[in-house]
Amino acid sequence: MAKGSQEKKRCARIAAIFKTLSHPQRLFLLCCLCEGEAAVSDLQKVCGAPQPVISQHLSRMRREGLVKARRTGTSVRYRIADPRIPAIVRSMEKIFEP
Amino acid sequence: MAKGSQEKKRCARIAAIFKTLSHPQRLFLLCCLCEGEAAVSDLQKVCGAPQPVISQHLSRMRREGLVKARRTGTSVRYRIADPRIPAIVRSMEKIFEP
DNA sequence: ATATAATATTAGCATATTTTAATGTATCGC
DNA sequence: GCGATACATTAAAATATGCTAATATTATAT
Repeated sequence: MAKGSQEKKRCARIAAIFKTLSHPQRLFLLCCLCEGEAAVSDLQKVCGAPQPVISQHLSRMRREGLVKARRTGTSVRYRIADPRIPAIVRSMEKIFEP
Repeated sequence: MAKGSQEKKRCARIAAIFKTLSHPQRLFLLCCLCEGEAAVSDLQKVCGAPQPVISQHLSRMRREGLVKARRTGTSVRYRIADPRIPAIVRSMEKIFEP
């Protein structure tokens, strides 16, 4: 395999995750989950977007391994998939604060 | 101002930067620069993309404050804008390695 | 079994991003 | 100045993303 190809693959993988983080509403949802587990309806209230949009965002973040979900009766509660995620967002804020 | 609005603005700002990081080639270029300053022609060699594409990517990363540039004669050398950036990429790799 | 509440999925349209190709600018050596 | 090298910009075509609206699923309660 060509030199640097391995590195390019890693970048493609990470870039895909950055892309998932690159939507303001999606990142806001993730930040909400950084403060604890929440149901879709809770997120809908603070986010203020239509329910299908929230579901689509959450679904995508789950596919990418950023969040996890579990059912509780009729509602579904989401949470951060890895405890190291909040620190990354905070680091970004520190570096790029206005 | 409405509650959470401040937080939403921060998310929008950071999301814009994540978007800039969300392109495989762009992230690869940034990773190359993590190992030291490089001219556009150097990056073109390792990246293998057409020159205008490289320039567009670098231009965008410069606008977003991710990299800086300086002329050296007829060539332009780029470098990482903040020393904390490499650590973020490495953290992401650790969390999301296959 | 039916109704209701909560969440998920899908398709189609609108918009944004990426790529390609052509052209423009700046610096150096002659 | 002229040519050559290195890089930047632009416009238009191709592609990907996000939103809306409608519909489907899942679980609970009566």
